[in-house]
Amino acid sequence: MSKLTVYIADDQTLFRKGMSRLVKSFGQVKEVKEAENGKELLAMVKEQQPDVILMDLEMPVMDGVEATEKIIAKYPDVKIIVLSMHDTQQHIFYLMEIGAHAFLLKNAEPEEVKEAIVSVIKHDFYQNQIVIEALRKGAIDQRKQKQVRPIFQETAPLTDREKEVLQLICRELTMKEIGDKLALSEKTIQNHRARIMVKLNARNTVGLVKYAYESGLI
Amino acid sequence: MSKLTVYIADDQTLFRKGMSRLVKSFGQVKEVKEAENGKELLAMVKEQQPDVILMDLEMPVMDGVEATEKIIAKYPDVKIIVLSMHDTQQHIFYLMEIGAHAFLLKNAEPEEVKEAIVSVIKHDFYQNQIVIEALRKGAIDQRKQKQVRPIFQETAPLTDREKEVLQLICRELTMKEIGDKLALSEKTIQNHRARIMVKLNARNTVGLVKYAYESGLI
DNA sequence: AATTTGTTAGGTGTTTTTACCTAATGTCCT
DNA sequence: AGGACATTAGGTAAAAACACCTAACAAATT
Repeated sequence: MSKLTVYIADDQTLFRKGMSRLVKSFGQVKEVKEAENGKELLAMVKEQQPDVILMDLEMPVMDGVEATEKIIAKYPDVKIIVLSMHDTQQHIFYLMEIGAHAFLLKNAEPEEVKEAIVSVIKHDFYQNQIVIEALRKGAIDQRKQKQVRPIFQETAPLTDREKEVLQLICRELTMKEIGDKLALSEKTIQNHRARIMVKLNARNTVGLVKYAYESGLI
Repeated sequence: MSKLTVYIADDQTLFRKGMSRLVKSFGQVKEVKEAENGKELLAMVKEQQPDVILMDLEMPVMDGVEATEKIIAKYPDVKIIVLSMHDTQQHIFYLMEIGAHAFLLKNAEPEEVKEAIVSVIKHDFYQNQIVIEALRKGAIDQRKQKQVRPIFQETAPLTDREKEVLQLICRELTMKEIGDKLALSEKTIQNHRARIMVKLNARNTVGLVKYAYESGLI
């Protein structure tokens, strides 16, 4: 394996510099460059394509998800290792789907980063426990979606006002707070809520939030 | 100035290791040790007092605020440089009040960390723009209201039982129904629910369902 | 041996939701 | 002109959620 070029994208300077030193200490690495957001990274990749990118997700201007999508579309040979703080399975699954090559938590060991770099170059992918979990969960979710394809045609659609109220409910506001926000009586909001519940055949708040998610309202 | 001992407390392994390398590259530093939370740090300090601690705020088990308070009370000679992601002035002011010696953002330059270390050893304090701003703001706020001790402890993940209860909540069951289903008291379920709400920082049912969706629990 | 953590369960009281009513507007449609 | 519907608002009352406690017990950890 010839010596590698690695780019690091992260908004925290100290993390970036620290990672930079770590990566430079890996024998296989020839050059390391840094970007502090997705946009900057994209400009750098346009100039010169690295072998591997260590990509943070939380970044201003352009986040890691958007940057990953764009880079994979334009430069399919660049391997992307996503670094994240949290392991929300949904996100991991999404990133894997759009073609990220590895997924590491920020509290991984430096050794694991090294392994991941070697693996994405050699095998195009680095599989660890986090990824396996996410794929399993994702596969189950997909299967569920196919099975439980609900029919919404019968349910009366929500009116604009009702949608508005439902959205505010989904922001964890009480009826009173929503009334204040919309300059309406608390009673009116309660009334709207009751109608929504009937229309959606919901037993309680949970049913409302679930509908909002599944209908794409939030 | 004789050679210094520096401890680094941060829950993210990669950040910690990277910082460790950075700090070791500073000429004045002799020894660097790492802790992954406040509790571990406290144990290490008890064994041997360092000259300087680089302290992250967001940590599980014991956060940086609590650790700073305890260390300053017991070991007044140890200098503490707080590293944080966000520059919420109230928090900075609070930390300065309890005796932290410097406050840096995680997107500071490595050079600034070096300067801060030198300064806290020499002058007991490192003053930068962030601190000046916070002191100014804090002085104003103090007259308005009492200071509140900020909490940076990361939300503990849900236990198995809590996950189980949350999943049943997301099936639109009431606490009573969940109690019957699991052969437990309704009170116990209410108790679980309350704990979950605290952990997830939810105001009501909505917050629970949203977490369940976003974490892939449903 | 002592401490912490998870799980269980209860008490007490307030707030919010939920159910089931009535009823006054205004708009749109046929 | 009359009817259907959306929007507003109110009353009453029960059910559920939410807050803030105490406390016991087992398992794991220090």
